[in-house]
Amino acid sequence: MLQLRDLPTTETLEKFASRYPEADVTAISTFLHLLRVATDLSAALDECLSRHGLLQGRWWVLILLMRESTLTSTPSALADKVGIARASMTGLIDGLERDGLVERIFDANDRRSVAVCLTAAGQFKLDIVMPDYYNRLRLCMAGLDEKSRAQLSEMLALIDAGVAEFTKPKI
Amino acid sequence: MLQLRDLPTTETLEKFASRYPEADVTAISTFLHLLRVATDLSAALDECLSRHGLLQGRWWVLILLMRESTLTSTPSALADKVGIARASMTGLIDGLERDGLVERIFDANDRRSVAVCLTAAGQFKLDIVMPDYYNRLRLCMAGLDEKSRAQLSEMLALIDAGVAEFTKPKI
DNA sequence: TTGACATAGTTAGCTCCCTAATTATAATAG
DNA sequence: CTATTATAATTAGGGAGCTAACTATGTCAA
Repeated sequence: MLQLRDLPTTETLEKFASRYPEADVTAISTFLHLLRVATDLSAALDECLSRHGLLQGRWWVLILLMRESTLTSTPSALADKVGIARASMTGLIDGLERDGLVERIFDANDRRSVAVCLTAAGQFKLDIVMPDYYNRLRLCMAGLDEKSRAQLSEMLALIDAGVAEFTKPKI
Repeated sequence: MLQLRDLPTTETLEKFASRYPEADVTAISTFLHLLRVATDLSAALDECLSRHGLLQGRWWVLILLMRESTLTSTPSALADKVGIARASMTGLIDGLERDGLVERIFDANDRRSVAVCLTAAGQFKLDIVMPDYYNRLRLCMAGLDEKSRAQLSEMLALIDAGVAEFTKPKI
C-alpha cells in the first residue's frame, strides 16, 4: 500500500505548504504516519505468515472458514469477506485445496454452487499459526494500554468516516 | 494490504480467544481496525490519483523529484525512498518518461548512472494534483483536532516500535 | 414454456510489484 | 596494469491481484 520510506521532514512539508496553500501540515503528516505504520504491520504479518507457508489471502480464507459453525462457505461469500474479486478467490482456493487445507464440495441442489470446507489439516495448520500470530501481536501492541487502544480506535473511526470526503466526485 | 472487509465481531473474537489463550482481544481488534482504516485511506488516495491518470508509485516519484532543489535524482535513490525494488523503478520511470513528466539524462562522468529530472509538464501535473489531494485530505482529517492528531501520532510511534517484536526470529 | 435476465464459478489477459540474472562501467588490490 | 569486486541500471520471468468475458445453471415474466 504505502511503501514510501522517506516521509517528508517538517521543512519539506512547509516548503510544499507554501507552494500549495491547500496543505494542512498536521493532516498530511498524521495521514502519512498512519499509512506507514500500517504498511509496516502488514509486512510484519506477511513475514510471520510466510514462516508457516501462508500468505495473507490464503490465511484469511482459513480464518473465515473457521469462523463458520459448519466450517464451510462459498467462493463468492469468501471473496466478499476477504475483499478480493471472485476470480482471485478461485486461485486462492486452488492453492489451499492443492495443499489439502480446504476441500471443494459440489452442491447437488444448485449445481452452479460450490461449498468450500476447512479440512482437518486446515484446522491443524491454524492451530499452529494462530498462537504464533497472537503471541507476536500481543507483544507488538504491548506499548498501548487498554485506554489508549480504545482512544486509538475512536480516532480511527473518525478518520474512516472522513474517507468518504476523500472519494467525493468533485471538490 | 489488508483487504479483509469482514472484521470479527466481539463474539467471534472471544470464540477464537477461548480456543487460543494467547489471544489479546483488544490488541487484535485495534490492530485490524488500524489496518482496515489504512487500507481504506490508501484506496481513496488511489482513486483520487487515478482521476489524474496517476498511481501511487508514479506520484511518489514526482513528489520526491519536486523535493529536490535540482528537481533531479537517480533511479536507485528514488527506489530506496519510494520503498520498491530498483527493477520496479525502471518501469515507473519508463511510464513517466513516456508521458513526458520526467526525463532521463545520462551522466557523462559516471556512464553507469542516469539522472531522472522532473520536466515542466511534470511540475504542471503536480500543480494540478497536489491541491486536489491536499483539499481532500484536509476534509478527511477534519474530524481530528490538533491535539488528537498529536496523540494519534504518538500511539502510532509506539506501535511501530513494537513491530520489531512481530518480526523477531522465534518466540 | 420459452426467452430474457441473474447468478456462481472459472478462464484469459492485464498491471504492478518482486527476485535473479545480465550488461556496462568504475574502483581497487595484487 | 590487470583481475577481481562493486555499483547502476536494465531485462526476464514469476506471483497476486484486477476486469472482462465465458460457461453452466437457475429464475421469472410474457
